[in-house]
Amino acid sequence: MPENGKQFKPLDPLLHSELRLAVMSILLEVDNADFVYLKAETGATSGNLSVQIDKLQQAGYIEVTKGFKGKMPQTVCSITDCGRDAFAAYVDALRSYIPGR
Amino acid sequence: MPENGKQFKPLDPLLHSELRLAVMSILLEVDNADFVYLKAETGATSGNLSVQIDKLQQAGYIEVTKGFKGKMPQTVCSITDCGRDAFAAYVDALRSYIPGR
DNA sequence: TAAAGTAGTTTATTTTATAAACCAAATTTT
DNA sequence: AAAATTTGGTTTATAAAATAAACTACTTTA
Repeated sequence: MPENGKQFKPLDPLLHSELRLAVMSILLEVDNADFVYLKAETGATSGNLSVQIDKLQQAGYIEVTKGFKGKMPQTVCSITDCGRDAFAAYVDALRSYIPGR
Repeated sequence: MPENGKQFKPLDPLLHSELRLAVMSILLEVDNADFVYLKAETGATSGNLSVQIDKLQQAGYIEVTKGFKGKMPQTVCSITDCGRDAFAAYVDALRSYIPGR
């Protein structure tokens, strides 16, 4: 959407996704969360979650640390400052689509 | 996303689209709008707009009337009650993703 | 009357989202 | 102690969406 009447701000496609939005929403509130927790809270399948975490990481919106919890592998995610900013911008952009706000 | 911790409401995929959202946003405010106006306000290409208008109509969210303005074809759109409700529900669902709201 | 513009639609291409299948290691069952 | 199951994921395949490009039909302008 290149040129419009300026009333609509573009929506960051990286955040305009149900699952990625849910992941970001959680990470905004919890300091950090592991794969298992994110999966339970979002109800996503492992495959979908894995892919979307990758995209958020590649965008620099979250930080991902792979390690072990006891003997089991553990993927821990946390939001970055960049991610926080992007989320705020996304919410602000969303507002431009909602009359009376 | 079938089963989650209940914190996230599902986002109507028909509205969770930048262009469809923009079209709905306009139609919420103007009583009716034609293709040319919607195209100018959204900055969308004709093809994209045509397709998205179709989807909104098929969902019953908007009403589309094809006629003529002078000798030129004219496609006029207006929102339906169903569309109004769906938009409100979408906005409400969105809130569940935004901490502190 | 030829060229250019208007108002779209249709079709093709690219991108996304999602699911299904798989893998390695750990744990539990028999 | 095997065998089966579970855990915590990744990779690959498929379905759906968004977008752009090409086209149609008609009108206006030069």
